[in-house]
Amino acid sequence: MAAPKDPRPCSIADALALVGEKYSLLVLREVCLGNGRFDQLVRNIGAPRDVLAARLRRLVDGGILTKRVYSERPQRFEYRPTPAGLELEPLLMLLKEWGDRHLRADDDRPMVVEHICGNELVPVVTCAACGDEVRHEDLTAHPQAPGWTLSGPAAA
Amino acid sequence: MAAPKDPRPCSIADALALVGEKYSLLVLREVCLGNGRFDQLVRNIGAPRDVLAARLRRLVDGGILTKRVYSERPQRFEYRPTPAGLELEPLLMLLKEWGDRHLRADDDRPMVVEHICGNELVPVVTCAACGDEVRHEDLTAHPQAPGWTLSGPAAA
DNA sequence: GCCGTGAGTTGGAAATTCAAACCCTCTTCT
DNA sequence: AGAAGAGGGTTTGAATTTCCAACTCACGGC
Repeated sequence: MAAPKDPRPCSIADALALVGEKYSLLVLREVCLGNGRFDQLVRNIGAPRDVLAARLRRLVDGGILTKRVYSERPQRFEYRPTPAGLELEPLLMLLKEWGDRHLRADDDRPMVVEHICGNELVPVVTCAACGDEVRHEDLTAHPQAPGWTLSGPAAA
Repeated sequence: MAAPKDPRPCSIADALALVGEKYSLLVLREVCLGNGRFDQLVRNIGAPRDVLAARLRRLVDGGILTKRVYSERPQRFEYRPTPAGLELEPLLMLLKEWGDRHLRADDDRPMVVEHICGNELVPVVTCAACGDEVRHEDLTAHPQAPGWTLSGPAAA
């Protein structure tokens, strides 16, 4: 199909199509914290029950969450992150840290996360190859597929 | 008001309220690539023009983007990331890498990003204090505000 | 029996999204 | 001069989604 006027092929867009809908990442937050039951999710996230049900279905068959029975008779379920889901947790930590820094007063942090090293977690994105912190100026994008147009070294 | 049945106070939720709407992070992707003009954004993202206009307004007054004039007569504008916006770019890189890994075939990568160190960028989230990669098992959450309930060391 | 809990589903009103068309201000082509 | 873009949106109306409250179904406890 890929007709003219097709948006770019892009893994960021693909990832967002799966986890970028309203509430999806909050579901993941809760599930990573161990709060994987339907009513907990409703309460903690504040999402309408029907929307939440739809998100859970989507996340389960997107391979982010699994639904497991924690009680037969009465049958009760719990959602848990898959390995792929857990791999998104650092991204949540980053979002949290960004939010703490830009959207809140210094003394108003609803949650603090501790790293196993004993310090408060301050997540930083680094380059796996050289270990340096990743910063915008140090990146160069190389499109590999059609559909991409970069504004070359344009105006400063 | 914080009545009963209020969702948690949370920086992740706050951050998502600002950049978590549909298309917002794609706008940031484009703007970080230097494609900051309205029509470029429409084409590259594939968003309806009115929705895009709304997102741009929101991102501008959320302090993520600035709108600047790149030509008087005819008056033309361009959107660019603010420092706060640029700080979200590593997060986009992470999303991209996650998407490449989980949502695509190995040989189908629409874009590759090169780090200044000369290698392909593989972003990793590390702890600023100890430098180790951040993994779920190494984290402990400490709620600081009311509204939080953690399922203690619950069922394995 | 009657109430409560967990995990959803249903129904209808309200808010958003989508797509295409339209508008305005220039600039360029002929 | 007149016609035809380009760029940056706004308008309009229909198609989707969201929201919210109420309802269901299956137990378990009192």
